Amino acid sequence: MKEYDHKKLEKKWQTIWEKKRIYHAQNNSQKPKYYSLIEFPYPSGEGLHVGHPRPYIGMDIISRKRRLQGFNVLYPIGWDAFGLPTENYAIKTGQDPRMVTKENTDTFKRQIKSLGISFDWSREINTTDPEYYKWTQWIFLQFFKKGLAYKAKMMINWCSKDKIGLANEEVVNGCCERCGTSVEKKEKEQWMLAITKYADRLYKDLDDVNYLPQIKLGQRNWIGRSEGAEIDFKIICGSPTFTEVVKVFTTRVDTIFGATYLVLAPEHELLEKLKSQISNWDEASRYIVVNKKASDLERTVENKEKTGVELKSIKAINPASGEEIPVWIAGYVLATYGTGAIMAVPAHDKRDFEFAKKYNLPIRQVVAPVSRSSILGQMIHEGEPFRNREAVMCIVKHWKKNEYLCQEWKDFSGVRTFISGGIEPGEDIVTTGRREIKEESGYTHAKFIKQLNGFSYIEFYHQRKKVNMRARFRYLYYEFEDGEKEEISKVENNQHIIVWKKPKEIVDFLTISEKERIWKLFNSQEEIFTGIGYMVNSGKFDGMDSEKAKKEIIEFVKGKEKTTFKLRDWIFSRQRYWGEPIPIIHCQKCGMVSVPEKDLPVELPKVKNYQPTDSGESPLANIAKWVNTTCPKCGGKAKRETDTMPNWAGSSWYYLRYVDPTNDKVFADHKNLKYWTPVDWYNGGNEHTTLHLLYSRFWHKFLFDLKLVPTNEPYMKRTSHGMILGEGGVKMSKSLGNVINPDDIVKIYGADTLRLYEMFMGPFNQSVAWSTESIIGVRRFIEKVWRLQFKIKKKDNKEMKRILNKTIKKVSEDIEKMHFNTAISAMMILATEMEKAENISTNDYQKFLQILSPFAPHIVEELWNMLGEKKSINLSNWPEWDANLIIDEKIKIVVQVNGKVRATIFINANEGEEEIKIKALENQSIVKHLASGVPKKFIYIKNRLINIVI
RNA sequence: GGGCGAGUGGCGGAAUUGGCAUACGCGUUAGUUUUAGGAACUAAUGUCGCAAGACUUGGGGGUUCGAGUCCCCCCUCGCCCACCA
Repeated sequence: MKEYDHKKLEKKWQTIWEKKRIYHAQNNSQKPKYYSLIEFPYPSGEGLHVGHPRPYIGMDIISRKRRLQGFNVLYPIGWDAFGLPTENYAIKTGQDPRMVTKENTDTFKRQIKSLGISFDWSREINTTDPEYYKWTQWIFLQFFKKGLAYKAKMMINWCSKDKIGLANEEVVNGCCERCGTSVEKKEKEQWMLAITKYADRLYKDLDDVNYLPQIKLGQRNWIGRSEGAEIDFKIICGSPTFTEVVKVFTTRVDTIFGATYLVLAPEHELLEKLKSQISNWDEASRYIVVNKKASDLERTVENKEKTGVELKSIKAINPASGEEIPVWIAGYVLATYGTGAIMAVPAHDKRDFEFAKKYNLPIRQVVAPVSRSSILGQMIHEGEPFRNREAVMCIVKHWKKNEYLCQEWKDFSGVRTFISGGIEPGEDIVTTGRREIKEESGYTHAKFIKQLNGFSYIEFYHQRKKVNMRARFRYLYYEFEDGEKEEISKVENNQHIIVWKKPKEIVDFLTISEKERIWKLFNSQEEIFTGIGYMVNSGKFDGMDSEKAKKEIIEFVKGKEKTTFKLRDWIFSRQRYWGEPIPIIHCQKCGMVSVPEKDLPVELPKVKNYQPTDSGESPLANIAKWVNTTCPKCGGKAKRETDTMPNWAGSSWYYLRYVDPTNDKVFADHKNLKYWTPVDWYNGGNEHTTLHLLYSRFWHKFLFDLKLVPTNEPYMKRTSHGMILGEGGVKMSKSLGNVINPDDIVKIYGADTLRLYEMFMGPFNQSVAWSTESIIGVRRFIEKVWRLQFKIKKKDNKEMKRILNKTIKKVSEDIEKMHFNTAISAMMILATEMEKAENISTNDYQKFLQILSPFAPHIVEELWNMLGEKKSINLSNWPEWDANLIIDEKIKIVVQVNGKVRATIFINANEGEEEIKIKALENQSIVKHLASGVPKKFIYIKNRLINIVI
């Protein structure tokens, strides 16, 4: 009996696979193509830890399955090797980053190769290779030529420790993402990429790709598209000739009648022009200075109170109501979003509400909430018209006790309200309330105290009148003076009963959906309503649906529809050494000139010292020999750009280079691009699903517009994997000393065991804690599979065929959903069954090996070979399952009595419901449980259960 | 503060989407084997109970013949965003 020796066997097959080029993708194949992609790693100095291979193994399983399914598969890998950690290491040790990178990639490569992942290593790329970054530079120049790469002076986020400008997305809670130092503001010229030009397409084209929903959502939130309107507010002041206008962006034009003041961002450019008209300019300018100094961190501190200054002696005109409203400046309005100015609607916006409360500015409700069908328990009849009704709802206090009058309806059971009723023509609301109170409760001496602030609408179907009603309610407060009472009419008496409730009980008791808001209003805890509803206090728009009224209101105030984005242009320069030099030459005469294509790549020169300069320029600025050059246009003296590109650059297009990695004429041959792109399935980490994905979609769309790539989107499908955490669920890190090196696991248990374990430990898309203790389980499974070879006999085993086919189906489907853990569990069950069985047929065993092969390729190849197969199992096929063989002959049916399982019976596939019923009733255990009652109802769910209700 | 997601044995986790809760694996216990230890194999293993049986998916309510799964409220944890009008 041959022992399972993972060390010998894994090495042997890895060598053979490499020699036979089994995983090489063919550019000119008649087979359908499949392009599977993982995020190429950053080769850090720490080497691989067990978390790295998880996504590689996952996509390896997909890729191997596709090969067996007859696809020509491209599954490549490379190195995203530019970046800060290597540079910092170089600074510290005085080593050349090129050498550091070489050492690190060598280690990573050896480690990854030991896992038997079916990468096509002949297409390996490296972003730091001049032959690669030549094309990164070339693409940059295309952006430059189209005006999408430009230089702009701007306040940047500056990290004083790393001496580097940071993109907004690299600032986490006001601190540098890498080192945690608090971020400062610094003015600097920066290269920018105009990603905002593509914002709308980046947003809308998400409809056409198959990304996980949360990934799409992340992209959408980051782009932050919102549809609204731009509206002009006139500014008036003492001087009659003065005509200035403030543009305001809002998504809620429908609330414009409630705009009771206007706010400008402290940086708003109009302030310069208004300066002379503002009587308290001193105070205002002081506020502006203080606000400018405050870092982003200070401006966003939690619970920070909003501050602002009113600009005295000027006013704005609300274009809807014609009212004069005050103008303020306040830090809570951002200069960089929308127009840098807002119309404040404190009744319907939380921030405005807080501000208005603090500075005592008027609050006016203009949208009333609507609740449907809650009052009389009847669903409204869709599509039928509404009858409008004005109504009151009365909160009435007891004459002695601290209790309030409520009623419970008899004819619509379970409906509980305050006293309410419709206003008769000509009647004033106070009279209506008093009349309703008397009619419904009999009490006569109700004294009107006040009307609550606000309206709400209730829509319901009126059963007696057989019509949809829309009632607009006002809330009135009364107190009884005494308990004097009249007889109530029979009709009323039949409809409801009167109940007194204590304040604490009210909200629980009532069934109307606006109850909480009403009760808060009554207790004068003002509530703001930010939803949509029906308009009130809005002139001719009163009663309209606020969502539907938007268009008309924009017209009415002569505004225009406008879409804005949160997305900002991408700050593209870094003042560092270890990145792609930006291929631009600055000439005194000609300005900024592209490096001619023939001179690409602009290679990084060797330097003695990698330290950034104190002025914030990149270390490249110190190398006069490299910096000083001649202008390609006029031949005069010129200087090279010394900024380099960010990490994101090389990874924005790398998947295109795999298609044709050695081409020195173009970044990739168009024929190859046409065959291979788009990427069919891209899996990567959650941390890259917004930025990297967005940036690379942007580059791809740009290249598509230049007709350089054949598709509009780079990736058809995107999924993400969860992290592998250290034992105990904490992050694996060198400092915690809990890093597991895959080398050790491969040595002790073998690559197949490691692969299986990483896929078995938990759901692929969730983080899981590593547990070395648990690995033994999958190792036992593999050894079981090894032992099975000694049970092979010629004889067929019918029952085995059924289980096998079920497993093939399960594994096939689970792989597509990345449910690798349950696929493995199904194969474990199959292996146990096979071991229990008297014999296994060669054919069944081979099919098992085929479905196991993507998970544990080495052992399976060995067993396949031992069965006498001459060709690799990789060149065989993915087995189909036979649907007929999966059907059970005897079906187990659960018999329940009142929902509790009392017995199980077996039926044949062809038995009907009646026969099953009889069988169930004959069962001894069931007979016993039926003794206490008579069967009232039978519920039969096909092939599953029967429930007898007694 | 907002958005998204999660909460199931001692542990990692299953549950064809409303139909036998706890598959599979680890661990634990017993047995076989072994000089011993380990490994391997076999069996048992949610809780209470001698048992029949009862109870059990963070807590509370609801819908249903039937709820881990659907609805409402609350608690806890994780991730992302954070004054975006």
